[in-house]
Amino acid sequence: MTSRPERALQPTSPREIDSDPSLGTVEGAAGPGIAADLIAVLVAVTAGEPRVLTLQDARALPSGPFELAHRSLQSGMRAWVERQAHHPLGYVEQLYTFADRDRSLGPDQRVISISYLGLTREQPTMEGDEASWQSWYVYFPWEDRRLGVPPSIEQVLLPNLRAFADAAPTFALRQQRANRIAVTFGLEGKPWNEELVLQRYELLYEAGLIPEARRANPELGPAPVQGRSMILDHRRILATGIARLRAKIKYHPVVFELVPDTFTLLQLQRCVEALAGRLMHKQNFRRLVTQQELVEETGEVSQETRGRPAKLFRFRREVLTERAIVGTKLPISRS
Amino acid sequence: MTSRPERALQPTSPREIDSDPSLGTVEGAAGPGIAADLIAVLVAVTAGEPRVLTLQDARALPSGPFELAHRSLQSGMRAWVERQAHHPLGYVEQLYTFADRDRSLGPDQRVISISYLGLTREQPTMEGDEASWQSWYVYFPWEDRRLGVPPSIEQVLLPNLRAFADAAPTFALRQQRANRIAVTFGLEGKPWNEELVLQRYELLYEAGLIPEARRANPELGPAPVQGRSMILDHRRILATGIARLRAKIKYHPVVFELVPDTFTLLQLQRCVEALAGRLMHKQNFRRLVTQQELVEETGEVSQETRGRPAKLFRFRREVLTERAIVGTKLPISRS
DNA sequence: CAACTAATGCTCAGGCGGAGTATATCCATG
DNA sequence: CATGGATATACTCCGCCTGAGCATTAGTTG
Repeated sequence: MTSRPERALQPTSPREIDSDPSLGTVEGAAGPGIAADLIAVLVAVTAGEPRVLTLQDARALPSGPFELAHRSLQSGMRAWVERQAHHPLGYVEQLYTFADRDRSLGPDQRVISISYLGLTREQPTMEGDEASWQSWYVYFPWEDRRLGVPPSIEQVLLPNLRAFADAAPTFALRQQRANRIAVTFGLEGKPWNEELVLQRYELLYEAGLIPEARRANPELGPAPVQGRSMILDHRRILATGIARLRAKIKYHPVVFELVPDTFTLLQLQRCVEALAGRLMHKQNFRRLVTQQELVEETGEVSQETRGRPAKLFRFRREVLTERAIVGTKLPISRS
Repeated sequence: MTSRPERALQPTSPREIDSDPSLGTVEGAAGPGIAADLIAVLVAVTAGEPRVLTLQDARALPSGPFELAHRSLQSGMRAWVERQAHHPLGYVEQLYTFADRDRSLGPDQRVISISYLGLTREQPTMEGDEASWQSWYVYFPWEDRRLGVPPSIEQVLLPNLRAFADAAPTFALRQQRANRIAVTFGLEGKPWNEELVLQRYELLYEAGLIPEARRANPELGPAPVQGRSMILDHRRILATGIARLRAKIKYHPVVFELVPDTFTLLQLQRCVEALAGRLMHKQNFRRLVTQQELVEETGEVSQETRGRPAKLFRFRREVLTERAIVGTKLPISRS
């Protein structure tokens, strides 16, 4: 780490995290102990791009200390994120908790980080606000396949990854690495799996191809791979959030938290495509949405300029209660 | 809460949790602050029953403080659970983190609880050990449908739940509750969904039908619903673990962590059935397992007594690397 | 040997998902 | 006003997966 980043969701109470271990991390706390940090991956989809709320020149996720006053972790999260985003959170889900030693403030201080995924609609950030919304593909360019496979994958990523695989000391390890590359990046006839965001990030990390992995070894020089990095492990947390969201939209109707109250089916499709980083088959997408009875017509039509006007739909909130998630893969006997 | 439970995975360092807030919760810690607790849902399948490791007369899950010495949460977990279970953990997964105020030790003390799911094979517990393995259906009798719908559901659960629904003040709320009961318990033609373990528990909790919900109101008398309860919210955590595992086995080959190294397909099936609480179609189960190439023959046959001898199989560990999880539900276009 | 139990092999029908064709309805433009 | 471009919407087709059941094999037990 080079800078001394200040992380705070509430700009009124920033605190430094990688210096001066004697600084209290919880109000009123003194001496050694454990502090808890809440980190938010706040997602919106605007103009066909999936975007995340960032701070510190787009290099940090919003985060803030968990305080004794908070009723629960989730309510603490909701409270300060809603204040920050100037908008209620539609959906909040816990991502992961970690307390790795390299995040600690000192030998007798430890930070536990609890990360959350939140869905909302983008609100304009304030003038002079250090918060800004960024396309998440700024951080993971290789995850966007809507316009086809990005050229940088073949030109930059794969050569570097292959070199990493070939650099393994034993044949078995070389095989293993090559196979892992093929699986995570969908090579050798294997399908691309858009959910493997974290696995791809970790592979690039282990291969030393991204800046985060080179912080400990500055002599390695600049990382060869595109994509903006973030402080600490925030990009890793973002990867976790993207992966979770990409999995979630397949079996739970959370997309509707990200589109306006009324929308056309194409708008909805573009939103899903933005999240998944892949294009859908239009006719089948509508079939899926309609025959699952996820939406109902409003009776209005869109005022778009080109083409046949599209009907406007709204989400049928009832589906949230009238049935649970579907989907089983076990050959359960009904008799 | 009635007793003053001692929770500790390592019997050498128990600590009291609902009394004397001045007690330090982290070694070396003093004064107000935050402490972290690790709670384990440790699962094995023995003799066709899914079992969990418990302490304190089977009323608590193993738990212990997160210590500064631990490298990470997960490694802390692994270390002390393996010591407790006298067996390496095959698979560990984080479940959930919470810090609700009603778990706090006092106004200026807060406990963050991080729960984990671990899979292993049952080892005999030590003589005089307070640890014991219990069938998880002891705590959730309504979750076992292998022998058909348990009679207690129709005889006890549903009448009480219907009374709860009818007691709602408004018509809309009555409808909503009745619908929720139907969805979670698979009534009115809706299918039983074995993954809704937590939702069912929470419904029973809200309906005031289980002891945990009545602790605050002792005048309500004994809870009418079967199933052993646990201290604090341990039964809730167990429900979370069961739900997660029931979902996981459908798309990730974790069952193999719970069966011996070599097994017959029926043994494997019985293990899955134990977890899911439902019976499988035998032929289709084999088809699923074999055509996914999850197993390979050992060449041996089982020495069981009755019926045609069954071939023994072993898990093909390669599948973990040779392909990732499958399954998509988005109409992704391949062109 | 007959009966029983369990393993294993195979078929069949319905449904769903991927893909493509066809038609409808708007706008812009000549 | 006709036409072409663009988009929305409807429908069809086919292969695969899945639930379900029948049939056969290979052991043990009485």
